[in-house]
Amino acid sequence: MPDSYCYEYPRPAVTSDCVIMGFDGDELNVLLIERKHEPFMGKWAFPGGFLDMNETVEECARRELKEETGIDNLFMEQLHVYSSVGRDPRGRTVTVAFLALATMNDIIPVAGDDASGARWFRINDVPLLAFDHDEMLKLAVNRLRERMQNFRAGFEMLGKRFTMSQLHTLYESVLGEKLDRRNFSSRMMRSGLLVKTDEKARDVPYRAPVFYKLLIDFTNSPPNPSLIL
Amino acid sequence: MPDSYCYEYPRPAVTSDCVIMGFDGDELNVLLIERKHEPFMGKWAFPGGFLDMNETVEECARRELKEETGIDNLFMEQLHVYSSVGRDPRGRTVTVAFLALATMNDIIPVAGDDASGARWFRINDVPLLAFDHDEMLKLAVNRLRERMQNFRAGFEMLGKRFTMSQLHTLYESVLGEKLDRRNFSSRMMRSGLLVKTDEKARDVPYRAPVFYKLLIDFTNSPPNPSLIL
DNA sequence: ACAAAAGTGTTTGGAATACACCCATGC
DNA sequence: GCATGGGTGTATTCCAAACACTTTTGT
Repeated sequence: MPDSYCYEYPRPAVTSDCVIMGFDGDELNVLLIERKHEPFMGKWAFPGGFLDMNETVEECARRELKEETGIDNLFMEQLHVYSSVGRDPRGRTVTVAFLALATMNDIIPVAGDDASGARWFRINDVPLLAFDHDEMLKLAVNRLRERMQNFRAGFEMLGKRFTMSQLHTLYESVLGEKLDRRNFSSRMMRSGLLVKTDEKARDVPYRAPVFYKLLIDFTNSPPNPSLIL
Repeated sequence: MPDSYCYEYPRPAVTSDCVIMGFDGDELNVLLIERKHEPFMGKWAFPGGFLDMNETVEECARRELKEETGIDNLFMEQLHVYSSVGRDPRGRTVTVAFLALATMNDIIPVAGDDASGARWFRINDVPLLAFDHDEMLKLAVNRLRERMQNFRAGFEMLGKRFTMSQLHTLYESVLGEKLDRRNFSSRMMRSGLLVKTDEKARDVPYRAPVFYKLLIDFTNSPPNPSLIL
């Protein structure tokens, strides 16, 4: 037989999957790929793949992410481990799901070898997904909300520079509630994570908003998980 | 060769490890086992073991927990996945670490087959641990503190009934700061998670404190991780 | 001048903090 | 009756929520 890696006890396959979230200025979006092969051929799913023997699950997630989006530096954190016995029809698979935040404009979804398509979906337009990815998506959105409830997350979905109202719209959209514009702004500034730049938007048909930027850059997630904000 | 489970691609071994925390009325404690075999023979480590093919990582953690403590219902949540390439000298191993909270008195540490000892350590007396378990411990304590900062966790380390000052001592000990007794009490009650029982402590050489209990029981963790408080 | 969104400040209510006195029990 | 810890209430501070007017820019 062609199988060549043998062990005394059976072992599950290990994969890393990425829930990549973005914001189109209006709604939360998520990057999905269309599966080219069975199982779940034709279904949409989160990008992900098998762990190589010389990489951590984080490195695996980043590698897959790079392959599917062309980008290699994104905010990323462990979301949850999925290990139900029957979750992959091909056999026992343990999946470490990651939550990644991306600037949609920076990303050109590319369909890798295993995919017949790759694109952003508005969160409300996401079809039934392959495997247990529906559950993953729910958890990812919940986790993102949790993080954003402290007003200390989500910036990664905007560009390096952003206006206060872009940030405001993002928060209202993700948290699903109206937030007073003035209180939002002062609270954000009080957090100390943002600074005003001296640049303003141009060619807007009204008063030009100033750009803000993050004081610290989280595009590379903290190496030590205990350092997550 | 004796190896009998063969795969087309190499696979890491998968384990679940448990950081079991308890409270002795004075200090945070953690349950460790002493390794009977190499690697790290004689070193202390968290209980854990290899994933069976018919169980989830949660079930695996609960199984190990049962074997090492005799208990089978504890609050438990996923802590972090450790997957550094060289973290286990025996070969590539991916470990899902869990955080579990236990009532110390309910638990009799038992040294399983692989262990030459099992006992509680005060958090400040923990020796250098095997593998990357030192890092795991740090993260576990941080996570516990995070949870307790909302005054919505840690009850599982006391019994089914507990007095307000037991809870108070627990919080001061874990958070490492003085908390005003009166403010603590009213805040706890405001949380709505506790109720006074009509029972009082007996045989105390001073005014008998009343017992409180959790309104909801979290000894079995929520099946859906999104339901964690 | 007006439309459209940006920018900013003050008032107010509620929660957290600081703080002090009375109560029950065993000795 | 006193020592020990348990139980509770109030004044104050501070943060967050509610809220409205002025500014800039393009047409």
